[in-house]
Amino acid sequence: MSKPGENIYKRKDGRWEGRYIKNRKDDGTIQYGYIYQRTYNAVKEQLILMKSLYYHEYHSLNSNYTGNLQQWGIFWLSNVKEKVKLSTYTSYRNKLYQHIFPEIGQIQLKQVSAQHIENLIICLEAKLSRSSIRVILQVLKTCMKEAVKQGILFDNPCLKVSMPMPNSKKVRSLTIDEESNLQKYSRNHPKGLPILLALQTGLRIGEICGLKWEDIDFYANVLNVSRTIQRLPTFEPNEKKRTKIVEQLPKSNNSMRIIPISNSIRVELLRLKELTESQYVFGTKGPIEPRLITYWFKKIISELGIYDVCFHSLRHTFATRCLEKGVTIATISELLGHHSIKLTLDTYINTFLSEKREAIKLIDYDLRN
DNA sequence: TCTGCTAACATATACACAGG
DNA sequence: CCTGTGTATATGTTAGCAGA
Repeated sequence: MSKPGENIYKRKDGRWEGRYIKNRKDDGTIQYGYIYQRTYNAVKEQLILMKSLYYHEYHSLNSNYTGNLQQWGIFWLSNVKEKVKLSTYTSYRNKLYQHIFPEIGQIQLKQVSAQHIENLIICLEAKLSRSSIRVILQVLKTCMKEAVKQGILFDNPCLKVSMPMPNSKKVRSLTIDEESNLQKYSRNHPKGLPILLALQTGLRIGEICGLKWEDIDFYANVLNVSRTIQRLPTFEPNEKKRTKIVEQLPKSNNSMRIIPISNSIRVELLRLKELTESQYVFGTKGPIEPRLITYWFKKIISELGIYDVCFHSLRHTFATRCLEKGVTIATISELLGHHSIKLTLDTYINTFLSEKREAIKLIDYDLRN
């Protein structure tokens, strides 16, 4: 009955509660007004009334904004830049300039309607996957939410539009055979060490690139994950284009972690250390680019005849092997640097279980025949 | 007041094409 | 063989709702 964004809720006592924005404090936070009725529809009706009642008062604050969506979006971006990581900012910027501004950027901010957004979705569906469209809409939603907070808009039209459901496909793990082939091959390949490292530690590609010798403790045989490398487009629109290698803290605070290394990896690392002068484990002057690791990975993979895997699959493979060997989920989660085991379970373990289920089905079939 | 769950928010990796 | 650019999509964390 009640939909998200409506601010109508069923209460424990059986009544329906509706909220409307009565006022805003100086810092922009909302002060709600409340109404109660016996039925959902009664609340909905009265809510429209209350909203229109308070509309003028609080709109007079900022109703003089006359910019279009694009102008607002650019302003919002410049604010958001301070608050998020560079990779996030560039991703937001790309979505706005690439998909949102060309379609609806010229519409007056205050005129943007749910219908406009629905049209945008239809337009995007022709070229993008649903999960990408979701991300784009999310950015738009957040952007317009800020306009609401600042009192320019009364409500956020994005909330009236239902998001397309995601259709993401899962990354698969390597099978045991594939993995052992890859291990053997990588051991004898000059560019194979990052692959071995990923298989044995579950590190992300950016974390491998960021490794410095000072992060490895050869006495305790542990490795300290404390930075990541990415290449990001750092230019602003209309500026001269330039991408840059960016060194940052890992994906999240939880990603800062200490991981034990096996003896075979230790030996390989020590051997490499003798040969290089760089402070980075991989890469000659600065850190190696993630893409270069991918490049070699793809090459090796195709020589071995392994298909539909990407470098990140090694992380999945690591998790799967740990699970098969009886490592607890909590430990796996910690090694991967996850904040909670939920993600570990959803992203990495479920695929394993479904593979297992398939295997059992096969066995079952064999027995019956 | 607690808690499990999902959607929203945030940040990473993947992949394609061009060129030195 | 490696680097630049451009863009799509997967992974990871947190906020907040609904149910108890």
